[in-house]
Amino acid sequence: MEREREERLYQMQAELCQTLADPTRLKLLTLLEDGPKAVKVLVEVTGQRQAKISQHLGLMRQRGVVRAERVGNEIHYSLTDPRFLEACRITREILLEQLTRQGNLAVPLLVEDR
Amino acid sequence: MEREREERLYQMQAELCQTLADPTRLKLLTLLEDGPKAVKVLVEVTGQRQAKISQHLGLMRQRGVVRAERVGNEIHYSLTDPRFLEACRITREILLEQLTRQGNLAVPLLVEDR
DNA sequence: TATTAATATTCAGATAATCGAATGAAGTAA
DNA sequence: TTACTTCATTCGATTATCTGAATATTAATA
Repeated sequence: MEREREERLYQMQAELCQTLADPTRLKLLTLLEDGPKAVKVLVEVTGQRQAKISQHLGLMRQRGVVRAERVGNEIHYSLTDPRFLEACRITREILLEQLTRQGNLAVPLLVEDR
Repeated sequence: MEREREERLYQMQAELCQTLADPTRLKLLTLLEDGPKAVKVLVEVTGQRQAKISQHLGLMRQRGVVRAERVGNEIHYSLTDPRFLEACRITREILLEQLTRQGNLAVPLLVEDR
């Protein structure tokens, strides 16, 4: 009973990680940091095909990471929870450190973004 | 140049998320919270097949999430960075809230583990 | 050296994810 | 209604991932 619940949680957590396990989706997530954005805008900023962006947004919405709201002709996407970015920030921090530590010292000392 | 670097970082981050996107691996990660553990122990505790555990550990090591150290007959695995668990804790927190919010109110009010 | 315990690797089958291309649907404005 | 803009979905091909089964490797021990 308690064990089963734990398993389910690990399963959900894995699914969430899977949802974040794509560079385009991570970028979209980051772009939503400052508030809702129309698909159109996200397409422009990322420079990727509209269908692709819609697919990724659809997946994220389905997984509860993002929510959609119709505004006239457009559909605006936003984060369901700002803490997703907090988790991303931590992993990014680790990766940046790994980068600078692992011989990539030619790079002019990365400043933490944000 | 700067753009390319950003792309590379998103790529790395996606790879890291992918590395965490498996319930068995998440469980292993959590089990390593209190320090290094032999594969044997991890096999016992998870109740999964040895080959499977080794495969997952191998993948995580390859991706730099855990490290391996030989101790006599055994090989002890440990986290390379405790902050991985911090990121996991955040996502788990979100998921638990979602669970309790989304009608799963029959459950006796989950206490945050840890 | 032979054996055993602990761990890793390889292989094959099944399942899932990604992407582009094409098309569909819904709202707006003429 | 027609045309246009914005967004979503479906399909098919490619590629990746997960797992069990079998086997290999490495170190300790007899």
